[in-house]
Amino acid sequence: MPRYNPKEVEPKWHDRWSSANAFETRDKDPKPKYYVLEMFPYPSGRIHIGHVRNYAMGDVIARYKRACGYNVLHPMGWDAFGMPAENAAMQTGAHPAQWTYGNIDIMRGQLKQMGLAFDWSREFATCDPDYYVHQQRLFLQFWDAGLAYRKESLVNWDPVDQTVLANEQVIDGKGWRSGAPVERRNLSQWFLKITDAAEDLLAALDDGRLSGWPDNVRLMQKNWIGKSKGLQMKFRFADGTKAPEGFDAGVEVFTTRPDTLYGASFIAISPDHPLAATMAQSDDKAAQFIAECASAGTSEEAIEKAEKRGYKLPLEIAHPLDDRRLPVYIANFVLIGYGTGAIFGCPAHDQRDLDFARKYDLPVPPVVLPEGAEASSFTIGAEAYTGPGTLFNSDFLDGMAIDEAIAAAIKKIETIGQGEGVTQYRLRDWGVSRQRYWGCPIPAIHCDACGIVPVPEKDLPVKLPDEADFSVPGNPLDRHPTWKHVPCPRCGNDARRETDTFDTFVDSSWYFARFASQPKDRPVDKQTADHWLPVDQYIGGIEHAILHLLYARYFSRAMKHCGYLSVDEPFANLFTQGMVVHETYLDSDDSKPLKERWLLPEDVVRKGDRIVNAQTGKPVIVGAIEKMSKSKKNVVSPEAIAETYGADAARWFMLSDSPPERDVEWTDSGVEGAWKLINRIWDAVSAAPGALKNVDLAKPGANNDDKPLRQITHAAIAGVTDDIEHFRFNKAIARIYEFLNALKKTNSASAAVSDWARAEALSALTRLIAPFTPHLAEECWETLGGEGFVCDAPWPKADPALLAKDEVVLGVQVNGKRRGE
RNA sequence: GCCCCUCUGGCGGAACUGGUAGACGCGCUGGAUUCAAAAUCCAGUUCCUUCGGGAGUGCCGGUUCGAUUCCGGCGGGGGGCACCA
Repeated sequence: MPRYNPKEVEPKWHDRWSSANAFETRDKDPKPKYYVLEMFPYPSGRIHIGHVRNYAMGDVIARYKRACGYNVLHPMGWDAFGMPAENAAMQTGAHPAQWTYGNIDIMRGQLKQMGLAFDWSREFATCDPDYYVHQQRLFLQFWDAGLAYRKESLVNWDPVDQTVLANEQVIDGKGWRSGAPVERRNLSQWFLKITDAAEDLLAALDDGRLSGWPDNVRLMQKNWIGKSKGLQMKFRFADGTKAPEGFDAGVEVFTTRPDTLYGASFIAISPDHPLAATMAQSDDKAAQFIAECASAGTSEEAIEKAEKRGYKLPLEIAHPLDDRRLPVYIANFVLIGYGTGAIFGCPAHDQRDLDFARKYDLPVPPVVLPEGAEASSFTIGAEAYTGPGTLFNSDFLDGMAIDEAIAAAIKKIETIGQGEGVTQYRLRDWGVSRQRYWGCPIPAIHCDACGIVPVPEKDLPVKLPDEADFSVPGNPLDRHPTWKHVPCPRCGNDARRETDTFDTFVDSSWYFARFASQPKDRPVDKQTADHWLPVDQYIGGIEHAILHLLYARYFSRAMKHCGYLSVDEPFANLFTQGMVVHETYLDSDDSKPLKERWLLPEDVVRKGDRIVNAQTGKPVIVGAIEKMSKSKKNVVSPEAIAETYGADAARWFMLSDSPPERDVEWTDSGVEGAWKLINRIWDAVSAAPGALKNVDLAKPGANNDDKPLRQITHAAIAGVTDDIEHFRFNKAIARIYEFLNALKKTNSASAAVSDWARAEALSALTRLIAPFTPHLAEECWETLGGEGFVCDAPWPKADPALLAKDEVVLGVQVNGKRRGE
């Protein structure tokens, strides 16, 4: 029997699918819609095995839903703006566009080789002017609607990539791409008002709108948005203290523990607080202290080790509820980015405040008494008391529990007109300006006379200049000789273009809508976009739990606000798949620097128990099993796999064994197992050519001896269906193995099985494997004599009558122990 | 520090709402085929065992007729947030 030959079979079906436009989706179709989307790739050069896993999952869903009678939209495109293209330009001189589109061509070919059922007619790259012109339109609309604004503020500056980063893009105080410690700079930047949507973004996490999302992603977003309720109040300067200019009203403070107001012993403001700057103008020591704080690291360790430090200002604040006078400090542990950038210190019940108070010898009056403690003897030692208890030493709050006291304190402060109960969010507005060339230009013009003027609609798109100088760091748009010089659209005088481009996360915040509908003259056709949205199944990596997934949620709301869409939640169901990991190999020759010692999997060979360098024969150190990365060389190329075993084997293995949400370790024996299965299926099918032609499965044709095989067949159908529906691809695959094993046994053991039942089994098997190994399935379908493409064949249906088991084996338990069989 | 997830053979992992622990795959062992190997096929494979059985799902305890599953505590691994007032 000839072995299955994917090298011939796979291209054959690619051609046939392509010439039949098998996967092109029409908007108007009487069937119910189903939109399945995988996070589109950045065209970095080549497809890696993680992409294969991601797209194989989406493809299973797409092909399965199609077989179930849905009109499936399954598009693909390119998240094509970004730093790597510019870095390549700096290193090799190739223009970012050339580099990017070249990569896209390669990767498109690789994806096609995988046999993924994409509707390629909707493909676009976010760097296409045809795409980003609409992004500029959207931005102008947002601006008009007050959702976008420009302001000077303290931002995260990445000194390596020479650009600003959003808060979400700073990980452990380092740039998410460059890994460089982020500096803080005061710059004028564009922002999108994501904070306006904070409450709704938060509410939707719990009110059922995102019931199709994993709990952990919802939780991460909830923590990121970080809602807390508290009291925002003014602390006025005490008699005898002259309020600095502009601060007549005092210092505004936010607290979640207004119950501890009587425990206040000092006021502390952030080094970045405006009052600190004002005081520093006439106080060199204050200025010096602020400068020291600014230069301190923001890394995890730096913060952990940083000692609480303060600088005492010559100011005094009056306690609002009693006659105490509180000192005012600039303190290094107070953040400008949260609340009001100023706090009242309550050392008895906050560890940081306590550390600070001990250092500067400030009073530590306790106001919350733990249950069982004596008011007369309760004191605070080295640890603040943050637990439950009853208020004391607190006038009208005495005797209340904490919650009760919080409410009472807020009410009191509101009554005396010095503050109000407020809700605070950790979430900051989304800074979208990037000082880079390879991004979507922000359509604004700076005019000395008119201020910041939007680019008129008729002048869109603002296209990137083709020529740019990448030989030195910095923003090539800003130093371009002519590009930024334009007349002001309002007064006609000389003006300057905005030279910042959008954060690339803006590009990926609405691409799913553009896939659904791409009219020439506007971002989307509302009716068509509404038809397709929300995405029914979105699949991607957990690393986007906060970044992309939060931005896209906001963008949908903004687009809805401006009348482009009707949905606020773009992704009805989300699945976050695990990574593909692989062993790392380190050459034992330690004379070379570490980063040159990593070896590719293909450069090592197993010799018995040992692993050695294939070239030198020297032993190799087997390192940790990690996410595949170029730097550690623990990568395998999907092309090489497809070359050896075919795309189907790669797809099958990526989905077998490990649950899809978990990491999967790439092993050569795993792919070989997949290859073995493909041949076993092919053997079973090719032994029965024309099996579907000889019988009519639409009419009953089974005899009494067929029942065992039919029960196995229908159990497989029911099981695989249920497993796919629940994203349990590993189990679906296990069931297909069981089915095949049972089928083979039947073939050899019982000649009594009718052709009809055998055809039924083979037909079901072929259709069940079709979402996983589509080329093999088509080849089988053709061999069996099935009609048309198997990708157009309906999903098999399990007959409930055949699912009931005739016999049940009962375990006998005596006193909870199993006895007998 | 706070929050979340996770822990099952040599390995990846099954076990729906508590009811025969280890499906399926990998690996390994034995056999068939072969001049030989690869490939393929068949059988076995949680551990211990005096072959009667016994033990077993990170550890300790609890609830239950019965716990991988539920509860409490401890430990290992992973993740998110983090001087957030």
